[in-house]
Amino acid sequence: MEISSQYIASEIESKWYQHWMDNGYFHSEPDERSPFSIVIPPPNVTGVLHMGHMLNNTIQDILIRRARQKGLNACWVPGTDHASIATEAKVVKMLREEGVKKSDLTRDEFLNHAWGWKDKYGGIILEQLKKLGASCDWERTAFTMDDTRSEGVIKAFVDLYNKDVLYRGKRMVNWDPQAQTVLSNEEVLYKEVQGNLYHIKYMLEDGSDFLTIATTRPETLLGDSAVAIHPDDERFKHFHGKRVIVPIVNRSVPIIVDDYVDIEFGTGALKVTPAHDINDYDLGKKHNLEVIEIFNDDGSISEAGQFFVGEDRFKARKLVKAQLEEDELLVEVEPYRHNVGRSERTNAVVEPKLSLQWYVNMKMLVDPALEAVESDTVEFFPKNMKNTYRHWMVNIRDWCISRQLWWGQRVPAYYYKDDVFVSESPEGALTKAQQKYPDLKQEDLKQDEDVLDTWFSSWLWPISVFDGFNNSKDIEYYYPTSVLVTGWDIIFLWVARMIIAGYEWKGTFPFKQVYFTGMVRDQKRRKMSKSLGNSPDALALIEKFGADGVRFGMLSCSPAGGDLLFDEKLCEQGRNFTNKIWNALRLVQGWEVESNKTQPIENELAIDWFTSLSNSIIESLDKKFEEYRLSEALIDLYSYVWTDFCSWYLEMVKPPYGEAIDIYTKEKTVELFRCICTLLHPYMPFITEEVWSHLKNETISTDCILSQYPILDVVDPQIITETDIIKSIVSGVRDLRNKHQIKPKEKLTLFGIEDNITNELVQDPKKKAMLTKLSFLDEFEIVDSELENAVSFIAGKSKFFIQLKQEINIEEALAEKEKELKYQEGFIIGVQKKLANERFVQNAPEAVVANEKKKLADGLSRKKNLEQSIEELKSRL
RNA sequence: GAGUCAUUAGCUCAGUUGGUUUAGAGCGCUGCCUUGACAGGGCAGAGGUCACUGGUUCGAGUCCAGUAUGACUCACCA
Repeated sequence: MEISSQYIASEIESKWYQHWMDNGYFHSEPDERSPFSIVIPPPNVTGVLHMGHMLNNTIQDILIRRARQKGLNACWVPGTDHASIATEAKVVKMLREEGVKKSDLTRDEFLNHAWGWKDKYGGIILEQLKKLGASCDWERTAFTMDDTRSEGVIKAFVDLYNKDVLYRGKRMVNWDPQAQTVLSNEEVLYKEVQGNLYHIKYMLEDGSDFLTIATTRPETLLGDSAVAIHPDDERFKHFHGKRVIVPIVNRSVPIIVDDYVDIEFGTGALKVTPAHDINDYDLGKKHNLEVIEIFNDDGSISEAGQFFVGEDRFKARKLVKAQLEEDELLVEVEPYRHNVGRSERTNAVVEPKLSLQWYVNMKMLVDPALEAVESDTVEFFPKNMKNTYRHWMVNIRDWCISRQLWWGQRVPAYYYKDDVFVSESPEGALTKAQQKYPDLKQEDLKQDEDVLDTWFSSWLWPISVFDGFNNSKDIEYYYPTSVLVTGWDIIFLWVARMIIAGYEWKGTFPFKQVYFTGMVRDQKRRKMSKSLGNSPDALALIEKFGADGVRFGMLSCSPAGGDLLFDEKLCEQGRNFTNKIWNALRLVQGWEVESNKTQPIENELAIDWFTSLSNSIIESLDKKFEEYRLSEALIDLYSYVWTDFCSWYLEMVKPPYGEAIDIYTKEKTVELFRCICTLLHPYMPFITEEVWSHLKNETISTDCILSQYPILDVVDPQIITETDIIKSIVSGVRDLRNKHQIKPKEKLTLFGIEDNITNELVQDPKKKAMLTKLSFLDEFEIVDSELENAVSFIAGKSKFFIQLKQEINIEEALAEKEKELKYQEGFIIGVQKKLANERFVQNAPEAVVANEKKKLADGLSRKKNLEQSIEELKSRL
């Protein structure tokens, strides 16, 4: 045999990817066809391919490849985002390892290093996507910080500022002391941890008594400016209007009363640190309290803290505790579970901090975006994500978009004294400024030091990748895009904001549909993550099972929105599937054609049956794709190819060993096989392209990737049902062979008790020939009653049997028949009950009633057949 | 605290406006099969009172209510 009996994916996959690239199949330009466009959710430029990416991008590739085969102008735009915090952290770390401190560099010098890093490592993930088979239009690769995208970001900022949607304000923010930047609420992840509740004595100013407060963060007492109690708390009534001394710093602060305090919690008394807690900040504002900022930007104690200056906050906590013990003010340390927020990017514990930042007034923008989803103008799959979306949109908060970093688009705001001038360029800002201060020079204006949040770039992505802020030809053609494929975990961070931006700048939605993928989890249902180390190496998987195998594995078990419990076994199943297809090819290719051989009649039936079946598969695939039931569609294809094509069809038409095949069957089989390749190509592009290349002939000029998706032809349900009957008889014969140790290839005679089905079988030469071939019979005969020493089975409603040379175990056979009889009797009773119900017969649709009648008739026929068998067996006891 | 979703075979899941031979698939399991496309294989088989309790209906895995268990999201948490 020339070709290997095992399919080796690695040898074949790179060959075809190169071939597709060389032919420019992935590239799209606007033309007269209808567009089908997808923008990739841009992975972090720092990222490497993980399971989530594989799932997400496989799905996009499936949709794009299918659209391409359907004759649409398919365009899948790839790219990466600049991930300001993550990238800056990586670059800072790299520099530190080289002995360079960020603080020793100018902004420009630092950015040079960062771009250098990006050029060197930033394309890794895109290269990995190619291994997966992603048919992205690489000529369109975009980056959120390249010139076109940056221009859009700046334009959007200026536009919003001019519309009064932006403002700058001092607010309590989530501060990442490691990255030394602000984070938006969405970038903070809360996790319950075991901490302590410290009970601390605060002495009254006159020393006569004390209040005990409870806190999880004793170190913040350095910044306390009050103690709060509930106005109705009887225990503390005598403290109203008094003052206490804050331990360690010995500051006298008021006891305030406020019903914010929960009497039940802790000791009922609360220390108030307005600079370092969001609720305390509100209390402070309400009661006019002093705001003492005791932390530096890196989380160490500032001069204002007076004690432990320069110590890190966690070290300070220990030091404060020790001091309190020494001062005998620590009453108790109670173990306590509570939530602690950490930075999504650096994992540092987030510090609430007062800070001046830029905000987007989201309430001014949300209305059209909320309406679009409510009305299904933008459709969500699965639908219930609408609820989540609505909840967030209705309760939307302002979006903090400035970040204290260098890697990103610098805020285009220019300051002179207390004035701010916002413009796309420094010159523009100067012109504006000069209207107020005519003598102002460029160097008098100072640009904002901060950059914009990466999501402020990403939310423009569907517009900016098509250069949409310049009314390009591309945006006219490709926008709105067809579908967005992403994880539900970024519905707020990204999806919602893109819809908002779409309406704001393009007057319409950015994508017609959103398909939310599930989360990839491990066998223990844990989310796959780097820190847990439970994520398999994506490229190693591709190495092991082939990209097609991995794509199959990811997709075969991933309903929209549902979790996917990843198991390598699924990829193995995928690889085995490629092997099965490969061997089907070997079989078909190995058939010698004898051009003057006539076609066996059963092959005509086989071809008609499989053609009709193929059409019904095409129909159901279309429907499943419409509903984004991609996993189900794949399972259907799997059993269509493996069971229907390989196990049944090929066995039906296969010539006996050593014999040649007729030309008509061979050509038709090759044609059907090519159709399989086309249908399966979106899921498993490499094997199908390879097989297609072997099945090609002079009349076929295209590659599988561009092969036209088959158009639905008429389905003949009758031929499918009738073939199913033959198949069930064949299985029945095989079962009898199994049970009675008759060799699969020992010829035998099959008898059928006369009825309309068996008569049909014996009279229709095609059916009879097919049954004879598949069951390995030498004859099929009709009789009117069972013969001596026979074993039987029932298929459909009819009874079949074979005669045995050897004696059978009658008791065993009897037990089996009786069990089956019992089942049938139960079945009949159920149907009879239904039919006996007058209201059913009157109310149910005619077809349903008719079907019940047929069920009953078939059931009764089976029962009769079984009873006869039992009687016959008993007579032999 | 508010909300969303789930509960079907040993495991992972389908089951599409309530009716399609008293529930399907894959994996796993059991038995048999090896010169023949494929052991990364073939054939066959066993395995489920559809979480529980009520209700609506001629008819419920499917619709409604309640209960239990689990998962997730948002908010709060000194």
